[in-house]
Amino acid sequence: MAWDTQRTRRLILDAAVAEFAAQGPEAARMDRIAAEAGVNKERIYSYFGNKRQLFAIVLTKELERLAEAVPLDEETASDLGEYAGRVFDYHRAHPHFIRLLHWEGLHTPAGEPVAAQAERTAHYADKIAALAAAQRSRRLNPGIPPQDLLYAVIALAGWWFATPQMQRMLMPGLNDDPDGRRAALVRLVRILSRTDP
Amino acid sequence: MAWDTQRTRRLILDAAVAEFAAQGPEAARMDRIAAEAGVNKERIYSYFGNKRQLFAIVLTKELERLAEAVPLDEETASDLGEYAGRVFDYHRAHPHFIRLLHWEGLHTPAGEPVAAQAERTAHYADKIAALAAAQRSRRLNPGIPPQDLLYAVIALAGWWFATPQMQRMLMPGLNDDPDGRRAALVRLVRILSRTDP
DNA sequence: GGGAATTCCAACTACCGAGTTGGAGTTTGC
DNA sequence: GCAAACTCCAACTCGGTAGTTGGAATTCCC
Repeated sequence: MAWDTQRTRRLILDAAVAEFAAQGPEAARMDRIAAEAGVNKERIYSYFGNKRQLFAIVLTKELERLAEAVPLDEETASDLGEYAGRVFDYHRAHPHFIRLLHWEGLHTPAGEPVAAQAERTAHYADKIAALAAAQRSRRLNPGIPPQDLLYAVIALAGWWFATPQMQRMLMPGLNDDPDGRRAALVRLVRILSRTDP
Repeated sequence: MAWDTQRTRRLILDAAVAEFAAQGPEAARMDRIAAEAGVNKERIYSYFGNKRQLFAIVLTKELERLAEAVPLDEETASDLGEYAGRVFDYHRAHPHFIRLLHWEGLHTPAGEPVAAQAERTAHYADKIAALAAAQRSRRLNPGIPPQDLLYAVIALAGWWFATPQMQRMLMPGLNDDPDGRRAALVRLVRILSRTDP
């Protein structure tokens, strides 16, 4: 039978995303990734180097996916609440990403460079530019610097996923109500971004 | 010389807070904690049980400290922006806490109970009640459910500390400007909480 | 002062996990 | 068809780490 090395690579990466997101880069086990992917552990090392490198590759891939899935242009920027809702939806459908982002944040010492830093900086710059454009055409509250608006969207859309244990403590009545949380998020961001205060 | 077991316990806990916050519960090393505290490793096990238990104790202690340091009553609730600023100040002065909270969030499987859950739930309930009271007396925007307001404050005040690597990418121009970030936070929360929109 | 209880610690064990190796099977190019 | 190059894998090494132990030093209490 013919080799299918691309498939092997993909199997490893898929398993690695799940393992790293679930366990973090320290507690993740290369043996588990190999077993989950159904390949030999040595394949991981020959294809992707060591554990750190694999984590960086996994993170970069997930960043690309997010960037594709939730674009922000002047049009979408004019309803920022709904945009935040879509970011929330993405996290809900792909909970791996934001966990990886937080693992990175917690494990990266201050000042240390991170994976794909230049691309990510450019990516945020694009979003900020889109927000600024929407502000100039008065479809978005111009009273808040666009960086701060983007920060608010990212933080408000993401916090629940990073600290899920807070849900039960902060909202003890309802046990897990993602639709309600999404609606609240959209409302909050709409208040921040409405043009006429 | 007389034994001073209380001092030993405190030394261990202080070292453990620093080590767990910096490295996370997986990468934290009991040997490092012992060395940093200047005591024998065995002391940790006899006083605090195993690594997991020590982490839970550390987290609970830090939660108590935060609760004391940043109380929220009807009075402070009426300037919620400034309250958010003070939460930010606390994180800046004690960066350990929010890192521990995120380590907990990432390492706790969904539905699993967490340390001091009942106390924390009650604590949040108090804060929500204070916000609701300020809303009734019209010193705070009553158009947003108090849980959502509290969520927004926590998320907006905390996000930078959980993902510090994003600072350079989201705000590439200025290299580390905590005062500016604090001011932006206060502004965002004021917009959310102003009574007359 | 002496015996029980407690505190301390150097050295140890047992295990686990990242990374390696040597060789067997498979494909490709000619 | 054959050799070079590549792909696969079971089994291994080796360093590190959570947790333990046995005993020495110290304190307490009568």
